[in-house]
This record gives sequence, structure tokens and C-alpha cells, in this order.
Amino acid sequence: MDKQQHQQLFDSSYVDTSFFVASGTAQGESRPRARRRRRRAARCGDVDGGDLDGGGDPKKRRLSDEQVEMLELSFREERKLETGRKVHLAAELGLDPKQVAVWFQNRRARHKSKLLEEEFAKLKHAHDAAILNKCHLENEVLRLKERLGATEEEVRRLRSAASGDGGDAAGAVVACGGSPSSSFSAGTCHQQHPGFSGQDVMGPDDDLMMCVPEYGGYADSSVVEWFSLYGLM
DNA sequence: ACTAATCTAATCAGCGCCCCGCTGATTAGCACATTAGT
Repeated sequence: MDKQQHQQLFDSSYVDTSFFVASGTAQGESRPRARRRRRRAARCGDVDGGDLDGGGDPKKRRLSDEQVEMLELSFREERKLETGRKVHLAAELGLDPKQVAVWFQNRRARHKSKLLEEEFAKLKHAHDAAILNKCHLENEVLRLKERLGATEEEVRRLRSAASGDGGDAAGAVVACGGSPSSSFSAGTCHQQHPGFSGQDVMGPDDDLMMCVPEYGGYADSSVVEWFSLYGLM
């Protein structure tokens, strides 16, 4: 039953039936015939068998509030209508069993479309929230990129100072441990430039190169040589 | 296997209100709906 419902749900939701009508398939052709027949019957005063209210006034169509209330109650208990219940309900409400069956069919259809509407609203809400979150994340990335740029600029400045006249840089070197290379120590870098990331999986020896990720290409040769020169390795 | 009952989806038409939504009823089902009882 679930499979069938899903299939029918799929059919109704995703297949544009106006296509069939417009393209004149068998289904599209059969409708006007039925329409004509109904209209002819209506003109003749015959409402298809006349089983409405036992052949009463065809205009007296609306169910009373009590009838609807009872039907609603029954529908809430069980949405499918087996014969016994249908006959019992019909007798209780003074209706034709066919009317009860039709009411349940329509009620199921309307219930389903209401559920679909609710489901759509829920999905739309989730979609909007996801879009908002994406915007926030993009802003965060922008902020982090700006910080990274500033940090790189700072690194460049310190490096050029260290390789230049040695004025301020010398002080910095002394403060970092007495060796020029100490300014590139992992601890210093992490504290001064937490923006650097992606190095956490490195081993103890790799720490020496953490502050120069952009030079990863030659860190194994030139930088190591440079460190060796200053007695760090 | 056959058949009657039942289902879904689409549509129509009347009614209560003001142009359209709600609701009861009808129809098809197309590689010819599915399900249950015989």
C-alpha cells in the first residue's frame, strides 16, 4: 500500500497531466465524453442514478454539521473505510453508503494535499535556514582570509627586518632564545599568529618548519640548510 | 483467473459570496488502477 501511495504521489506530483490533455492521449480524450454525458444528464434532470438522498432534491447536497462531525471523528480513528464501518456509518447518519465512501475519498485527498503543503513549508524553512548559515560561513571565511593576509604581512616584515640591518630584529631574536632562528619557533608562531593552521598533525621535528608553510616546496632543502647553519638541526 | 469492491487523481458543478474556495460527486485507470474473496 505504501509503495502504491508513493507511486501515485510521484505520478501526481511530478507528471504534468496537462500534457496528456493537451496532447490528446486516451486519458485526455475520455474526459470531454464524460463531461458531455454529465451535462446531458443534468439537462434531462437525471443526476446519474438519482441515489442522492434517496432521489430527493439534487440541490440539497450539503451534509449537516452533525454528519460531518461524525464523519470527521470516524476519519480520525481510521482513514480507510472497510465495508462494515461504511454501512454502519451510513445507517447511523442516514446517508447512502456511497456518499460515505465518497466523503472518505475526498477527505483523504484533502488531507494528503494539506500534508504536502505542510511538508513543503517545512522544507522551505529548512532551505532558508541553510542559505542563511551558508552566508554566515562565507563571512567567516572572508574574515579568516583577512587575518591570514595580515599575519603573512607581519611574517614578511619580521623576516626582512631579521635579514636587514638587525636593529629591531636582533632584539626580537634575543628575546626568542638567543638564536636568529628562534624567531621561527613553533611556539612563537602559534602564539603570535594563531591564524596559521593545518600543521597540527606534524611531528616534533616538523615544528621547525611550521611558520613557513608557504615555503613548503623547499623546506626540505634550503630551509633545513638554513636552520643547520644556525645550529638548530 | 475472475469479479466486485475499493483506491487515487483529476475534474466538474453547486453553493456561498463577489471572485474564488470549499465540498460533494463523477470518472478513468491504457504495456487497461489495486485488493480481496471465490
